Amino acid sequence: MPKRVDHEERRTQIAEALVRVAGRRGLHAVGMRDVAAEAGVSLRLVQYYFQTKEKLLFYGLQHLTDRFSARVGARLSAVGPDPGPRATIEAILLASLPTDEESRTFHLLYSSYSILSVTDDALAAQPFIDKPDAAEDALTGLIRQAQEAGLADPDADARTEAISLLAMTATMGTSILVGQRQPESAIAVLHHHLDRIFTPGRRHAPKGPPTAAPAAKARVYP
Amino acid sequence: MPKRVDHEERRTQIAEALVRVAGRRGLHAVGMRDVAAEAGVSLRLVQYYFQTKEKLLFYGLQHLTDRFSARVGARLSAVGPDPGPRATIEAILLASLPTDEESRTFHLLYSSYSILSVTDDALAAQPFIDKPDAAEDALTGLIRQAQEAGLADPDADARTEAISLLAMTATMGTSILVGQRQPESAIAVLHHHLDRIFTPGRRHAPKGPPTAAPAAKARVYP
DNA sequence: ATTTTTATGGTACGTTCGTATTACGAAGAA
DNA sequence: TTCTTCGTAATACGAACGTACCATAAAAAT
Repeated sequence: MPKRVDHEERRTQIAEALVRVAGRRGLHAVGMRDVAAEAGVSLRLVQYYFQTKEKLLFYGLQHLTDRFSARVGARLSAVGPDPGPRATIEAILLASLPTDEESRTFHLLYSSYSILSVTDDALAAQPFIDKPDAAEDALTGLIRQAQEAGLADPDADARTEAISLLAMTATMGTSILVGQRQPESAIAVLHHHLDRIFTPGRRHAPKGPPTAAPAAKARVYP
Repeated sequence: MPKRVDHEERRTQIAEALVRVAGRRGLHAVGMRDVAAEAGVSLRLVQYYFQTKEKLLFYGLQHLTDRFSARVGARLSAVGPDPGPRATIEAILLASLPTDEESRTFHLLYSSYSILSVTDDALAAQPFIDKPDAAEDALTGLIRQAQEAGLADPDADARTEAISLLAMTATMGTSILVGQRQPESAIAVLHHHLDRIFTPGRRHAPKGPPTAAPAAKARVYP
């Protein structure tokens, strides 16, 4: 037989073509022929490696989330070894904002899949619903950790704040996507809440004199 | 000629059929034939009143936002005459959560249109982007109003809080839609933030003793 | 060397979609 | 009345889509 090719590799190649063309024209507008052309293969090949369009879409979603997880991981290790809870959370949130081509594509397609899953049972059964739950748990743990270290307001409800941060990030990401908001504006809002949460409570009184209001960091809504 | 029918009325009837079928099967899945069947008219009629599918979709979006605005208005007058800023904001936010069939459909379709507008220029040009801006302005004004009346934290940044509340509501609405979160959970988070914002500041000292170190409302993380 | 797999190409089939065409009865206008 | 115009219907058309089918060269397996 010919070359004895690596199926998984080929599938990845095709899935990336799917992601590219879907990011450009919208998930609803991609056909198997588009994917084939983008990947530089014949339509038959796409059928060969994914028997059906549905399977292709599922695989594409999986690939998308995998890439995104890797990206967040890279951002995390980029902030230096053993970053504090706040830096970690900030890295996660900022990585989720559509600020460059890859994150823009991710945000667009993940949103598309989510909306699609509302009316598509097969997609809803796909295990990409637990990703948000995992993020929520992670942030909750980080906030609790900061509270125990005296770095965050001990009176804050960690889970509520985690939900809030993720929720704000998601919507503002969409706003950026549709051109309604600038990334800087979204970042300012997130910083505002991080500042609010990561303020040592009175019980753990840190060091500085409890005097005059320290200069407000940033925000400024244009 | 026959009956001399009201075109606007017919268009509304058809648009409502569109909204119903799109809410059931997803916006991407509706065809002109589906809309015609749902409205109980022939395909030709849908073509007659809307020449093209694009125009039908635009009209449907317009109708959707109009209905939603009316619904929010109804909720507002339902909370009694001259409600306070907080009650007003709460009514707006809670009306936006997909808790019944109508709000569920609205949330699903509005999200679908938004995502579509990212890759569809004609849809992006449609004036439904300013709706969120209007809501943001309204909430900002209400918070400022509450601050001046001594009902809200005077140190809070009204616009930032308005953006945050709307952003959280939107994402949590989607979470409810996909079955990831219960409405009660979303409402609890919103209440938490409303409680935080609508807390009379110390400057307007309501009643309690002016004791312990005033909470540094902010920033500069250590 | 022959036979069986495997990867790939080309193309045809059946369906569905948006749109266009044609037709016709009924109501105002002349 | 006659003519025009409006609302409604049925159906046809061309394109695009997902999928199925047939073919073939090349590497293993026998």
